[in-house]
Amino acid sequence: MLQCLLHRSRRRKGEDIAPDDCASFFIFSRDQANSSVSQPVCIPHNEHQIHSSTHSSASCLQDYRTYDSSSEIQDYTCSSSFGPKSFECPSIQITSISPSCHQDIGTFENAENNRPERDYMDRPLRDHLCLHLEPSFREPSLSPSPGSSISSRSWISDASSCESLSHIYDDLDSELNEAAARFTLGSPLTSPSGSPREHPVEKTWHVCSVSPSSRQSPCHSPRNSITDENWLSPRPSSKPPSRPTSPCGKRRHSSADIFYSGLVSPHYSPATSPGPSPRGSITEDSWLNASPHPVPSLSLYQCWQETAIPLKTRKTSEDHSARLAGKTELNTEDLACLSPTVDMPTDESACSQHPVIQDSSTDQFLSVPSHFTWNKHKSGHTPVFRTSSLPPLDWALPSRYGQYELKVDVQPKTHHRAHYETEGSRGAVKAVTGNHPIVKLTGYTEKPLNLQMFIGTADDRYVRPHAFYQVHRITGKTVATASQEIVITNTKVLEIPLLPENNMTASIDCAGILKLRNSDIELRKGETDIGRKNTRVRLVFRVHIPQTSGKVLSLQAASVPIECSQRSAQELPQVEKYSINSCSVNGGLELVITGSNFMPDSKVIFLEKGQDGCTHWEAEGKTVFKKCQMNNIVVEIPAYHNKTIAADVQVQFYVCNGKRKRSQSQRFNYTPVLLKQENLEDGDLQEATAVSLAKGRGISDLRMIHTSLLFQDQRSICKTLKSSSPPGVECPTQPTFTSSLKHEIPQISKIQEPCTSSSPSTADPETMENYPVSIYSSPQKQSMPYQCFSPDIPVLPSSSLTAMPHTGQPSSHTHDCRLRGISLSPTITHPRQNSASSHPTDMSLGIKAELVDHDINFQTKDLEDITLDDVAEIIRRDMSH
DNA sequence: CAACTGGAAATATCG
DNA sequence: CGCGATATTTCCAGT
Repeated sequence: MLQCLLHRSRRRKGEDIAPDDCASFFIFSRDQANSSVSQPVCIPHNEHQIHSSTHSSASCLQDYRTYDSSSEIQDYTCSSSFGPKSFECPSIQITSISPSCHQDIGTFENAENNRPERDYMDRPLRDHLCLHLEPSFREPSLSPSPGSSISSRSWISDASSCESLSHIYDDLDSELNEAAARFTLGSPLTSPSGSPREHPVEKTWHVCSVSPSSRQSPCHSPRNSITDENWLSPRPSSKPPSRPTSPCGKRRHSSADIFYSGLVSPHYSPATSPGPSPRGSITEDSWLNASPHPVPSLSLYQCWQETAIPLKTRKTSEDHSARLAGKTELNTEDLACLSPTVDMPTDESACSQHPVIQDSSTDQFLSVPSHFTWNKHKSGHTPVFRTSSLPPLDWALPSRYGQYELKVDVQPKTHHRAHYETEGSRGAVKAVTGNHPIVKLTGYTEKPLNLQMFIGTADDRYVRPHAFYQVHRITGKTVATASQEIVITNTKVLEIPLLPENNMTASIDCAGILKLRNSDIELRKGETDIGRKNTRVRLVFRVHIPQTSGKVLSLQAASVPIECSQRSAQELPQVEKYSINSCSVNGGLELVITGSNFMPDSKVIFLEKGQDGCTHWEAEGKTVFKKCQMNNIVVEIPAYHNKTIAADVQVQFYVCNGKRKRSQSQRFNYTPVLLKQENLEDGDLQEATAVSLAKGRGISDLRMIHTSLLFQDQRSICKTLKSSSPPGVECPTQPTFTSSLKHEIPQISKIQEPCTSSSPSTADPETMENYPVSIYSSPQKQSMPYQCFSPDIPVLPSSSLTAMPHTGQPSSHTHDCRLRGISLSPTITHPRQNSASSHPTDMSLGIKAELVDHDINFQTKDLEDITLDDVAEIIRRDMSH
């Protein structure tokens, strides 16, 4: 076994060892026993560096600070940048990193099976320092995780949400050009995955300085991986306990409930987050202030200890030692974090010149998006970025922009049991068809591109990297798709080539899902999400398309939610979609819920919660048993308790199989009956809408009109639809309200969606279709042609519930999916370059009506609107600013 | 034998 | 603090 020595250095001359000053070292060792092992050891280099990851994404790999490696990490480490051969000798490369310009690639997998990727790894190296690790550094036997699992413990830094500041940097022509090249793959043959070769990129290993004394290498085994606890009280280790000790400061279950309810999200929602959120700007300051500055003499680890301790950990720090006693093995291994970074040639020159905007100390333990970020950048952000600044993974991006569209043509199965690090791989995510998910980029066929994939959240908020799951690269004979792993701010990202010869389509047969232990992640500083019952994920895909301007267009598409826990998959009811998402306060309409694990005694509970998260009202929908089937439940919507509401009231409902076997809550609206009885004619309705819009009324007006739309005589709507759309013709890309309406309200066309839109998907007309999808997917409006939609839904007119072919046919799904009803969807008509300037007056709603299936018998359940709420939400947010 | 899988025991957390 | 119900992790055995 090779050993690497840790090394730390200061980047800045004469400066004290502020956390950010610490040089970052990536230590990797090669475990010969395992052939594919190198133990990455990473210590935060410096804050700048850490931040840099977010600063520049394109050229700069976002870094992750600690990386617990199981065998996988090493994989990439070795092979990707250097190739296995280059690793004959374990080495540590010390790299001075341009603070602002490194996107950190954590690891590249060395997979033996990815020959084509070899070239990919041939990246210019620089400033490498090879060091040996001590034999004890890694215990091969303790590495249960065969795959490329990364121990959760290594994911100490919560960098996932770091916001890139690079977008504010000045352009550098050379940078742009070079960076642009980086996003494409040169020759598919030689570098299917975006070879560095084509990219003027350097991959370097960063060695985080570590206190050599007593850190256990996370690499040892998942169980031994370093956690914040370890940091707090490193001690010589003996043997890891058979089971992880329980983490301190865990959130309570009740919190989880709230979280899931969607009313309160500990994350990304500073406005609603009651508690301190490390990711929120709120805590940043406090952290900064509270954290003692590391003494110059302190090792980086020490620095980390001093400053990077999660609040909750600190609060219960007393417990740590006790727990650690039995839990960790501490030897010479230090925090392992392998993070090869890809540097642009221009990085040093260009990036180093960039002012370091973020406070390094903040960065050290708070890779937390600022409030600003949350509100302005998280979602609906322009997909156009400077080449030097790819969007952070937690930025919501549209799936379509102009001629380009990234789409999940074949969705994965809604259940996939993730594997733990202590387990072997559980294989790649499969599609319903038995094959694998397929992703396609349309509108671009010029050069090979890299398709990035990571595991994202599937809650009711925008898609972001999932803290408790990571993508796991699957290799083997059954895998035909080349791929490689990188790590971007704590998130493993799989890069898969999109080749013109394949019609820019990729079959995702190389992606499994790794589950990280809740206790590990929850202790991570800045982490506010809870793991308990947070078992749904999505596959998130991104592609960065170089533009002639030198900038890059980034698109993102996410899959349907995937339930990853064994138990949940077997027991919990899961709502995939439902027929209608609103009803008058009188109730009475039938709601068809499609999903899985529905039982004969399943109930549908409607409830309303207040700001405080408390349930104010609850009612059970009356099940229409005769219409229920295995994959769907039909209930009669209960009347709302207050019949006199003046505006829509948002409630929730969930399917319940028992006391705690509930599906995730779904959104539902109760609407006033005011306009309902008026039974407006098409013209009236349109006129009303037009007038309202023309007068620039607020959301409430829009909502009222929307309501009226929803409840007007359905036949009228049907008529309207027919008049505006030829039979059987859908025009997803053609935003139209009604022909007459368009004439009457020309303003609509001028409307622009606020960049702060929380519904990035709004840029994707196709996502505005059909039934409301489960709540966790709706906000993003990812294209969701539900493949799993049961073909045998008798309750609805056959035409309205079209079984989705589950063939691997790209692009067939979405179009096969008939659009029903009317859909008002905000569309992004122009990319917003300056999100901050958004203002209600600037924005407009591209309102369209997608009409399909004119022959459908328009029953209430067939009508639906899932977008206006989003519009309202968007505007509300924007106005609140 | 390694990679998957399915099942379930062991251990944790919640109320 | 104990207990039952749940949820999470780890193990085991069969393909």
